[in-house]
Amino acid sequence: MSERGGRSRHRDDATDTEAEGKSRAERKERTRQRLLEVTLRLIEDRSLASLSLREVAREAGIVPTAFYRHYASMDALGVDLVDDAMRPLRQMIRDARRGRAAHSDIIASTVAVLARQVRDHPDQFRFLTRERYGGVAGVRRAIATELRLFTTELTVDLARLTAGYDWTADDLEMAASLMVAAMLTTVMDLLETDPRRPEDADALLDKAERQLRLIALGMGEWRSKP
Amino acid sequence: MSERGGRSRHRDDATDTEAEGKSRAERKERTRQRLLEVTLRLIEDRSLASLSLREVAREAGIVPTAFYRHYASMDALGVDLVDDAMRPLRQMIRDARRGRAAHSDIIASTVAVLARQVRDHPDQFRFLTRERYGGVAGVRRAIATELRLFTTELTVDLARLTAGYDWTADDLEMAASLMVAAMLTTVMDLLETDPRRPEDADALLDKAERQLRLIALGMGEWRSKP
DNA sequence: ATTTCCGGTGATCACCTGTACACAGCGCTA
DNA sequence: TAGCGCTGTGTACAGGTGATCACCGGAAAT
Repeated sequence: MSERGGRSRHRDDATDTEAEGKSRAERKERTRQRLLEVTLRLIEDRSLASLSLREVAREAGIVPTAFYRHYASMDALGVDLVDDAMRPLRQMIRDARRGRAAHSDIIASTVAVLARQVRDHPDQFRFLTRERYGGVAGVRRAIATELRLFTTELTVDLARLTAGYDWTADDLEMAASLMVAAMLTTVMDLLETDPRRPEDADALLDKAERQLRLIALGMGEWRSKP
Repeated sequence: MSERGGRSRHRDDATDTEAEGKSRAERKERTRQRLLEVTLRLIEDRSLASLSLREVAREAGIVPTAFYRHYASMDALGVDLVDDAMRPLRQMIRDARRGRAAHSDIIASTVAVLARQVRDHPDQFRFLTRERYGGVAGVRRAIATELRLFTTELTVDLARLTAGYDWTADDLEMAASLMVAAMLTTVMDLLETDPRRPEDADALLDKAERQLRLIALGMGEWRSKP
């Protein structure tokens, strides 16, 4: 282990090739991003709770004390991490549904979008699923809130699709959350597949699609009792 | 905080009223149980990873070194905890289904059994759901294995119920795992309800029942494509 | 041009961690 | 009855932890 930054003021990274960051605000934002990124990388196979402030600071190339210039604690960083991960995802899924609302197969396209997102940012999803129930209270609450937003959006979509079949709001929410549960389980299972065996992931995605279709089929027969 | 067992050889508990445990094997088993029980209590609102060997030993009334007489590490204890929690549960659910196989409402009785089990042993379920994805690799694998057993049993049940409708084995598994996913989500949500508001729990259970019925409804319309 | 601000430094605090070691005392077995 | 085995003890060590401190130096504000 070489001493990192023992004497030099800044990290000498490959990224420091030219632009060292001009304004102070930019610099700060840069290290903040570095903290988030490093944290995400470090918890690839551990929980956030088992990660120490010092470890994150060390890996980000700053001294432990400097961490406090950005977050009051690791928990605060965790909360920040939650919406950094959720915001782009929600946007994506929303686009996938809106963009093809008229299109034939909403189910297939939604599953596809989610699959790509999981494949491209596995560490973010790992973080979310891992801390969803296992994390500290603050992080857990942040994730729960985001997921509720998610379910709500889906409920609205379903309301549009079932217009005229007098579904109860409660039943709509029931169906929506079943779908979300199925997708979340798929995500968690996806993350545990061996990346060298893409056929496993494909099988999971196929299963997810069939599950959503099964639910849709059930919805066709469902009658809300008021 | 009073010093626990500073001088006395054994803990002076209410349980030590008479039977102090006779054989040596019994004694050992007793402290082992105490370790498990204490661990379960301590992780009520933290992850297993954030729990230290010393803390568990301290709370169990033994010195840190003595811990090693029972487990090589906290992880090993975690794995032990998994099947201590799963074994009785699996038995219960199996009974609930077998016992009433002919009975009208399998769904209602299964949900009821699960609800009671969760209410009676919340800490075990908290442990399972929390470590299912958040825990160490060993514990995670142990839980995954147990859940797969669970899904397999349900698949067999479904096969019996759908006999004559030529369901693919794959589709049966798909439906079974959707049901399991729904139930697991319910369990996790149940654990986060405020115990002082039992109506919230009731609402969740009602939702779970409707979700299972929705799936059953879908299964009635489903046709496997071979 | 001077002062203020602020992200980062390095030393230090008291504490907690896992594990190693030698040893004690009881129960089981030879 | 003698003695080995095994659970539990007490002490110790080397290292990691979160938090606080006074301080530095360059960018920003005046």
